[in-house]
Amino acid sequence: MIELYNSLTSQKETFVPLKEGEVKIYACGPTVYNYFHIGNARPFIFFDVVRRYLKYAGYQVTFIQNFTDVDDKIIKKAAEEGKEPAQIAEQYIQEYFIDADALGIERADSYPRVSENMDAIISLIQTLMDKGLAYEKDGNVYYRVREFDDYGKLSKRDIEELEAGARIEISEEKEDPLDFALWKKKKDGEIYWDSPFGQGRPGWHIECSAMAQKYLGDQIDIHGGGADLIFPHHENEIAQSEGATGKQFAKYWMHNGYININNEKMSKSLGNFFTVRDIAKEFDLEAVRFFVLNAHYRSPINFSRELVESASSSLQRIYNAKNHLDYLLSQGLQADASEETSEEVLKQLQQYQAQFCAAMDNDFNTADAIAAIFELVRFINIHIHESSTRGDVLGAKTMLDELTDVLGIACQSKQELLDEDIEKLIAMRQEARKKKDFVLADKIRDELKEKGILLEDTKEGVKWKKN
RNA sequence: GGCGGCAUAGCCAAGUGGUAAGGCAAAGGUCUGCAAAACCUCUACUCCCCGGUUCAAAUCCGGGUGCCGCCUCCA
Repeated sequence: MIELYNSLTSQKETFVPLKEGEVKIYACGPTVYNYFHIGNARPFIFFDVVRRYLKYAGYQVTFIQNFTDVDDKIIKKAAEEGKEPAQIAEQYIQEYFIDADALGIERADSYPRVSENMDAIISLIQTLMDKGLAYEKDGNVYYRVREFDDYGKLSKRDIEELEAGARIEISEEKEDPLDFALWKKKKDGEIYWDSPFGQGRPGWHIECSAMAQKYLGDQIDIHGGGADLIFPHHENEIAQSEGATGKQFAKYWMHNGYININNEKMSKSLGNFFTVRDIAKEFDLEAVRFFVLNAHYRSPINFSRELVESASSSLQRIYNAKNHLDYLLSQGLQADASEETSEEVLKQLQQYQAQFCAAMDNDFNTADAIAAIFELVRFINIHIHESSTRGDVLGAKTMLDELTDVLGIACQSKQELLDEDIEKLIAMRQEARKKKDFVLADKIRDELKEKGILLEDTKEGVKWKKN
């Protein structure tokens, strides 16, 4: 039984999908005008894990993430670089995949783009106008916020206080300062689309309502994104979608916390951000993934290079255990060993699996789930060795792979075939060691270390790993 | 001003009523030619402070202090 914290109700709830056995997830994706930063990466990583775990739990999951490819910032960037907005968008969509792949994020079932779904967007705006929830003024279309009774239910905001606080854009056209744009009239020289309300382009919020509906239907199970989207973006999505259909839009809303720099939110406007692309120059991005998952998704976390290094060391511990198991399997264990995992080992392995699942069931507590993996690692280090049966080693390997796969960590195969030269060097060093020529032996070891090959002399033989 | 969050060892971080997970780092030990890895031991009589409820609180309640976020484009 999975429990998750629903931002809509501000409490943990038992997860019950709209349709048994199936889960529909919509996650807000990036506006593609630049490389994405570590803060942006958090929801991508986290919702990837949500999806993986729900699959692991047996659900059939449909996961949709949009690309916002029509936007002020893209238009601005295009103008700066003398390119078409579509070129900019296409470029950064490709860059997105480079970073996302390196972070171990599985591909979504679909990546709808604003530019390719204009019909659905226009049609939804039309529906809202027909229902009296939207109005057109001089080529612009606005949402009539006061006509939607539930406005503010997600962000817990009172409509009157919103107006009082008011750093809201003043516009002569709007009937009410709270109203927000669904369609923006074309400006000179900017890209535009034809519509019944004139030439222009959609406002920011309408795309998610339209695309979620088109790709997943009127109602979805989980809608996710960063906490800074709660207001106004997600609040407005609810107004649009529920205003149009009269049905509850998303059953569960999940929002991740921020990534901070020195306890301050990392954001493009503050300029205190690290792009994932830059971090990739210094670290394997898998360490960033581990770093993100090492804390509960709703807690704010501070980012620093030191913390990624620490994550990298933690990850190495898991790899060491995996490499050890691979080594045992490559060495040919006891001749009479069966392929079956013994009952006592299986029982232990399943206990760690249960611990892992209990953690994940509890609002996707990845930090606790990682602890379960480390406890499994300790068990393996103690109880699985050269005198274990092949069945036990295989069983341990399968379980460790299974759990790490759910989180998408320690999944890279680092054991690649050695060059013949390197094999020769290792053999030479063994010879030297036999002759107790440790000077030569250590020299060879140092040489290999410089090439990124770390040697370990164990009772079981010489093992190596890539640094 | 309104709404919300956070404060646990040197660092990161779980735990939300039953007597402090896990990881990183450091120290000692076992093993090793030496390393590495691994294992063992050691690192919070205590969870920001002060009250209260309770047989029992890091966990609940009240009050402080500090930090942060949203209310505006933002993951």
